[in-house]
Amino acid sequence: MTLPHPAADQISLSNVLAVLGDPTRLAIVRYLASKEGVPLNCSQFLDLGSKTNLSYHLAKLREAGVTRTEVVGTSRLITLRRDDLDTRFPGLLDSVIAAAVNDTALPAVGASEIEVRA
Amino acid sequence: MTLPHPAADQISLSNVLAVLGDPTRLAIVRYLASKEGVPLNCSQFLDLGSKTNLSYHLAKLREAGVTRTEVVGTSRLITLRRDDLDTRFPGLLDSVIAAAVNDTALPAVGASEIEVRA
DNA sequence: TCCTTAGTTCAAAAGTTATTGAACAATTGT
DNA sequence: ACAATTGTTCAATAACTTTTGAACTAAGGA
Repeated sequence: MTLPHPAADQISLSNVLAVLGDPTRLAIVRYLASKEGVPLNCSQFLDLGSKTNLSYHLAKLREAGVTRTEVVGTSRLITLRRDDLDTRFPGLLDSVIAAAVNDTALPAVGASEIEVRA
Repeated sequence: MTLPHPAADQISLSNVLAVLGDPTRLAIVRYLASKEGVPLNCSQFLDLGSKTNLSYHLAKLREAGVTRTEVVGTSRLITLRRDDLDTRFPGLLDSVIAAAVNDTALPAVGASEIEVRA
């Protein structure tokens, strides 16, 4: 099962920039990048907002072509749409992520996490 | 004479992305990049909107740290703030400009221009 | 079957951004 | 001094975006 995603050539630069220009969404993208390869579900981002609000922001990211959302059971697995973004806007995602990593003003996922030990 | 500009370390990533996420402003930046080195005044952008509206968009670009505005007589000379952007967000401006150059959906400066001959 | 978990949808409210026109200010040329 | 040129400011409006809570759907486990 799949949700509506724009075709790669329908991804709009100004829309991608506008969508990334929101601190909550930029924080989501930064976290997705830090876990690249691992598909994350929506509840991983609850530090960044309410369930409803995240649903809204994650839909914006998907509709802009920044993320891919796969429906698996009751979960939505979210990944960065790196392949298409890199093809369409070479270097953009990498430079945004690199800058976001150094951005202390951005809300953090896992900020409220208790130290986990082995 | 100088207008208020943010210090380099005050330039915010999400703010820069949000400001570039508007088609009018992205078109301004693309045109500035195409004429890099040549300071342009506001009236060069009149294809993109009314005088008042451009004043608004150009102020947003300046306040976000994307452009530098120098007051010279009755003109404002506008340049890309490439040095600071490149330092703060390496590769970002270049990838945005490269993508913007290939963006046919973006409004064009000089679209209404009559062929100029030598 | 019933309960829980995961996430969506909807409508309202709040907040923000973009666009407009009229009035203004400052500089430059005559 | 006057007019033209360049651009700003202000207030109003229009148009979006974000956030919220309550109600909902769909899958999975007991």
